[in-house]
Amino acid sequence: MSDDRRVETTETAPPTGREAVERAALEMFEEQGYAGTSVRAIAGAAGVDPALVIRWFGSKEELFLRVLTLTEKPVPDLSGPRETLGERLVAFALAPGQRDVRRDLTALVRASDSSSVRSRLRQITRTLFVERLVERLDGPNAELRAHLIASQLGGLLQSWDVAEDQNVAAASRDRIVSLYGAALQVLIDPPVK
Amino acid sequence: MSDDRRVETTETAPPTGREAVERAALEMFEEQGYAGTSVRAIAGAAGVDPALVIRWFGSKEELFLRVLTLTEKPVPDLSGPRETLGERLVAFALAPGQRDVRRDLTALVRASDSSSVRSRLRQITRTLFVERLVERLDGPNAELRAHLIASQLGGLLQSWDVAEDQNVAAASRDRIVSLYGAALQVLIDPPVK
DNA sequence: GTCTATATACCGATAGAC
DNA sequence: GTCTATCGGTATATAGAC
Repeated sequence: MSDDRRVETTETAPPTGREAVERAALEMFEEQGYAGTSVRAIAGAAGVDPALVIRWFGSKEELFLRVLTLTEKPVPDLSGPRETLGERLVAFALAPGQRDVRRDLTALVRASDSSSVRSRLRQITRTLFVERLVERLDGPNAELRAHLIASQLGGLLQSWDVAEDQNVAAASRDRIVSLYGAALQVLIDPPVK
Repeated sequence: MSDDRRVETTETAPPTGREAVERAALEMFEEQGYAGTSVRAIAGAAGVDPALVIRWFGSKEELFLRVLTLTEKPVPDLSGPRETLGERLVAFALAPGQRDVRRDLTALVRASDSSSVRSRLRQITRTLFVERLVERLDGPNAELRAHLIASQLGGLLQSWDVAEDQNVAAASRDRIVSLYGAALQVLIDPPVK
């Protein structure tokens, strides 16, 4: 009575208890943030008892960290000509298809009062971005430059999110890709001095 | 019975009721963030009744917004040679003396689940930085470039804060000033293309 | 073992007495 | 104006039913 109940959990299956909680939690954390989402609301959306959520996942924060890993989200493609990598990174970050990634990062940043969340942010930046990017950088201080490029992208995402269709977001995406891409490119290319 | 009670509220005076609440609130919001600070704790530190805090300021969020305006904090000096403005902006942002400003901005970003807080962040960026910087920028898209420079600085501050003496923060400040300053400079100088 | 129901302790905010 | 008492909400932990 255990083995063959779920054949393939790719999609469309009515989620079982724990999985229903994880899906509801991810959606609500993305939508309303950590503080704005209660364990009761998650449990209600998943159709389980609130106490079970704590029972299964330990705490609200553990559930948050379990669900916001970004591991199943796409990562930027770092291959291709290095001369235009800056522009392509900006275009990737602002692409409509990456909205979920942006919302996840926003939720993590806004919950970063917790040191566990800050640690998770460092881990995501390092493993999903810096470690891959540093392989493509020549010249001195490659790792520091990769971290600073990550900082640039993080700042852009934050402004994009705070702007809410004003100022920055009102400008055409193409202009931002061109301008901000050039600023990234300075740290991609080996320093001249 | 009203006019001459407080002669000068510059400094050192034992803060009266409302002012004691504002000072305690600012310090605790900077230190522990919005969610980590309770109205009860603020009232306790200020020596007043918790209910009075709500009575005087309306709500916890209104008190937060009233206190986190950055209006009394120093602003970056935008005068001087424009060729080195990028480096000077980075040096200003990371200067030990600007720690309070960084903490205020961090507290605002982490509370930006609220649209009122996002609006305050936009206002601060615009009036304290973009409007002043745009006067020093030549070439097309000056306002957009100023906003993007603000994004770069915001991203650096966020990384600096999340890093916590690891990675980015471990590198020497001078190297960051040089590298990241050059990236800012690309948006300060008029675009070549 | 798995889940239900309940208990504790805190929060922001309010009503109403003084 | 000030403060006591309290309301409805939260997260978390536990006792006990199945």
